[in-house]
Amino acid sequence: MEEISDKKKAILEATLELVGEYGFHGTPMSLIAKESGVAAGTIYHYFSGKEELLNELYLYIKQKLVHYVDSKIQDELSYKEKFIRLWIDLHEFYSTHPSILFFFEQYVNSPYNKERSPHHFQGKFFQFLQSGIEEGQLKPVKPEILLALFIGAVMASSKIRVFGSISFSDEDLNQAVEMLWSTMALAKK
Amino acid sequence: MEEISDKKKAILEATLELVGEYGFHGTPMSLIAKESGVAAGTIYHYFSGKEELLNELYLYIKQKLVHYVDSKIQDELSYKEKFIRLWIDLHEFYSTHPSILFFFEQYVNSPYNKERSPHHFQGKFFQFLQSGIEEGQLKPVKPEILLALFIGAVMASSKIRVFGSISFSDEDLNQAVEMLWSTMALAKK
DNA sequence: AGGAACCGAATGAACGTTCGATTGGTTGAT
DNA sequence: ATCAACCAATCGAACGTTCATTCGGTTCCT
Repeated sequence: MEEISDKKKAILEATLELVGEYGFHGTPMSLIAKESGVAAGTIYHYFSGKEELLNELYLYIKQKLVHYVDSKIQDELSYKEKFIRLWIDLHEFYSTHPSILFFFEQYVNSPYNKERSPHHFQGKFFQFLQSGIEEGQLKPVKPEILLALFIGAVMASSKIRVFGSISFSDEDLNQAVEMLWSTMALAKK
Repeated sequence: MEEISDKKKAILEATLELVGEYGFHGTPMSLIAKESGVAAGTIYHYFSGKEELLNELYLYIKQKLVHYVDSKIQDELSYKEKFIRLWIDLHEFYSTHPSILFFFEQYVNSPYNKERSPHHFQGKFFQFLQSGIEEGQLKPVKPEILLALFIGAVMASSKIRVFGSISFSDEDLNQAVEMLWSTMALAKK
């Protein structure tokens, strides 16, 4: 893992919370400084400006998420079990970290986002779906289609859960993933 | 339909394009004024401020979308056909109106959004899914689950298509909807 | 005439960034 | 061991710019 100084981490962490709550506007550098217990000038010791701060925050969190996903995939489970676990855990991750959910959604759809591609493309995640096709576990369609179905359901259900006051029970979620699995899995002959 | 003056419509339309391209920041009132061929002061004749302008723009576009969806549902088609058409058309709508896609995603996840609920809840759309359950066309699960699967796939695939340089063929999309339908539909006994 | 629509320069506040000063720790020569 | 030199880290007041908003005036329509 990278060696990030405490101050730097505090700045990133504070920015995440603030942007999640107040949006990109609504969070001036002065607020970030106050909230992270740092002087305004100090931020510029670690980041060249607000834009770089936001970009680094994005990378910082994306890395966290990628590690999280990777750790879930390494298990000694069947493909289906990994599939289910991955979906449930991803949903859980976003639902319990709403500020990450908001930050991501705001960042990805903003001009700050240089790569202009959803973060879910990278890492072993997309690869996991691709290998599922190759191994004959998933239907042989464009992997991006599977990605859209899978991640779309994760994001949408997380948002519904966090935004709205609807609560999903474990059973609800299991129903959802099982349905997803049956949509995407290649039926056994 | 509302009677919206030409100037007002021009302001809304310009704001949509600019926010879609430059984000909420990045689009000062002065730019909106220039782009819509109106003096800065004039904007304040129609809107009390930037916030109200953004809020009205959201309502304005949501209404467009709701009308669009409603018009698709009224057809003399079977439930399944409506389901398919609706998904395809929604995908098409977002894919061919990227500025609407961006604006929505930015707005919904920003503090401007008072209602704090995805816009897809309203209108006949959610109702369409609910009635599908009641009529025995769709599986009897929480309608929000069906919504998440359905709209999640629409949004995610639109984003992949618009952001990334991946192009989906008609066949790709049909595969996706058919897959969705087969999971969500109640199997005939 | 009178009011609504419209204009755009002027205003003032908010904000990102800069900078000169201060602290703290490390190095290396004495 | 001591201290001088040095640099990174930190501070926060001050600066300059950007931007939303205002307002006094002009045009257009009735």
